[in-house]
Amino acid sequence: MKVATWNVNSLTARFARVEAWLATRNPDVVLIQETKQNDTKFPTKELADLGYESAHYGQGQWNGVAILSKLGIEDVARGFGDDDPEARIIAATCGDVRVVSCYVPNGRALDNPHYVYKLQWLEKLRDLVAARDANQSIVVGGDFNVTPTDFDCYDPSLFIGATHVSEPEREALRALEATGLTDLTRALHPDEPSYSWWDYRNGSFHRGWGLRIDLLFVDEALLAKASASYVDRDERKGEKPSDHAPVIGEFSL
DNA sequence: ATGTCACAGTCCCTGTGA
Repeated sequence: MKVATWNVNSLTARFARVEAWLATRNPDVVLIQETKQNDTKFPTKELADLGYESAHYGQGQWNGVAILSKLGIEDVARGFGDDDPEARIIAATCGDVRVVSCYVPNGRALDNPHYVYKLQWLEKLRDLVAARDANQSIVVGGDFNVTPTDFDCYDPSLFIGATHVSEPEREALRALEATGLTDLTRALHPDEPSYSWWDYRNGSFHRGWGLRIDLLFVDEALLAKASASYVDRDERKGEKPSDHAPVIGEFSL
């Protein structure tokens, strides 16, 4: 089973690339973030033509998350079931695995109300994951907008006092892991930076100025079956790329 | 360290968010 997570930064603007990528990489399950579409605009039929069932939770101009699957898609849950107006989380069961696609709030700045929203959002995610069916494997993936450690940041000295590196954010990721999950990329590649995002500005990609903020957390059963994890850096190159590259995990089920 | 991109509306430029 091949599972990918990809913040596409507008599925409208990116669909030609997404289609080509699906045909080339042929993932079984894809967690998408930032579709920036409402549900009527989401390309359900075009994805079906490529062999994918899909579920989308959109809100229009901003946010929007989806799950694509060749293994079936059941028991879809959109949002946390509270009054959060932002479309940032969708879950579904694909084959025998529970799959959660997350677009964690950016936070903007440590003194911004959006940072408080980010930490509260991560707490709700932890609670949702902690309440899962322990007999079912789970993948919790997406754009977390947090670097787990300084090693996941190209130059921590430039991020002092900024979001994406603060201790409360990192503690929130550790609390998520404490429910029994492991950061797949870091488990398989402890010594490779494996950045997944590069700012569009400053030629950041070519200078290697990246962050690892797109993560796949898996339970112990899936970790034991994990055979590969990699970043598809080619998707950050060429015409009209997203600022994020897909992160892929492979499992021998 | 801000050299970009995408969005919506005020529409062929500007403010906002990332």
